[in-house]
Amino acid sequence: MVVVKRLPRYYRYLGELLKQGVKRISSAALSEKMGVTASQVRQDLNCFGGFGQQGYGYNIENLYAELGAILGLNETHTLIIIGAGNLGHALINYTNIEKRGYCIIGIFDNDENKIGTEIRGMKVRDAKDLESFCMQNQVDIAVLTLPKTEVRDTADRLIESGVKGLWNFSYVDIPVPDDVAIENVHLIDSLMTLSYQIDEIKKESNN
Amino acid sequence: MVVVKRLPRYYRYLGELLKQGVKRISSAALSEKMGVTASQVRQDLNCFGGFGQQGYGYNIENLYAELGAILGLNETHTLIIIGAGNLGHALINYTNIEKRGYCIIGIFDNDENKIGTEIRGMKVRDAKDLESFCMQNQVDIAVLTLPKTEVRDTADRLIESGVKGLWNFSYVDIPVPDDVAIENVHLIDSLMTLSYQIDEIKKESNN
DNA sequence: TAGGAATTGTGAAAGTGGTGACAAAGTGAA
DNA sequence: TTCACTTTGTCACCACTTTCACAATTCCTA
Repeated sequence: MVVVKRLPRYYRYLGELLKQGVKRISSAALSEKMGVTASQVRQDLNCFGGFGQQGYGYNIENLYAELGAILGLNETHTLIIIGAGNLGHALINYTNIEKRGYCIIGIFDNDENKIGTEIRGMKVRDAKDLESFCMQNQVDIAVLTLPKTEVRDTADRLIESGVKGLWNFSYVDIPVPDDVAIENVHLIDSLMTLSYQIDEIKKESNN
Repeated sequence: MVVVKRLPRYYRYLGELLKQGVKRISSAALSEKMGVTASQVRQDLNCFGGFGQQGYGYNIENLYAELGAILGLNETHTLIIIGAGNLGHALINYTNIEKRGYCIIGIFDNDENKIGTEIRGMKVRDAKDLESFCMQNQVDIAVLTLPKTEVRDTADRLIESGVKGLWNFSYVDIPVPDDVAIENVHLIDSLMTLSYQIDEIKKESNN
């Protein structure tokens, strides 16, 4: 469903309003802030329940909590990061992840030189121990920031060990069974889309 | 257009086939590899021209080149990175960017301790010099990996200086004029979508 | 308390995207 | 050269998304 992709953005804007002490907002006002139509705001929110009140609008605190619940931010999700390279490092230090209630509980690599070193107080573990770690700890999400040659294999091992979601930063597509969720972050794809857009704009202005 | 978002993926698969020495492929074979319908492959490719040949399929080398051209990979695009934090570091070391013909020509930060240090042989410049740098060099894309408090301001300065595209990794929406392209990489949004999916799957299996 | 103003939820219309089916065209083995 | 086979490009249909329009409801001032 397309709506789901938009929820985090609503959530973010509502969080900001809340911080500013705003108590209520109408679909029209919110839509203007976010650059979408009021109609879309109402319909999107209505997919998950009638959070608004006619003649009044939406109570921000309430709506924020509701969206948080829908996005599963009430329960803590545990993460492990596979691949302690640059990107892995960056994610570990990206504090927003923890602010939203996610909890990084392990970092793995198969490089002898990295195993045992500490990143932000966490020891890098040997990738060989993935399975045993997953048995002993409830792992919800595995973050894949490792070279593409190793991704398929590692993903299989993780799924086998009961991980329920893959956040894939490597540049391959990973086939997963129906009961495992996956989100791909293909940075290069995003960059190519950007350069396509730039060229389009350039062409238009030449006409 | 939705198709554009799919082009990089076609491009990637064709690149792999090319490497394997495959000369031609039918829409049916490609669609099976990629997990989409053959109909979609044909329609997508046909948006940009009739690259196929009836009874034969698509010549991979040719199609690869065509898609590359559409995505603007023939011309080199220059990038500068604003924000030499963890994420900036990770991107600078992410070699795929250069492999696709993008060229990182500058790194900026406003932290005294970072200015002057080297990352992969490149000196970190003072963010104060953004404007003068953009005047002296053709900068196509600015990569924003800096704290959100500074993003709006910096984006304005960059646009003013003639940068044509923003690749935004910070967690704010940036308003841009029509002649400037923008791609947002909101990592947390992606993570939230993932945890939503996980919860959905869990709910289903409980029924 | 009454009534005009505000604002939602919703059903229908318009717009976009995806799929199936097939004529038209080209391939390649005999 | 012929002809059965392959495969594209395309059009019509179906599904999904977005927008529009308005009745129904609630707010809030006087």
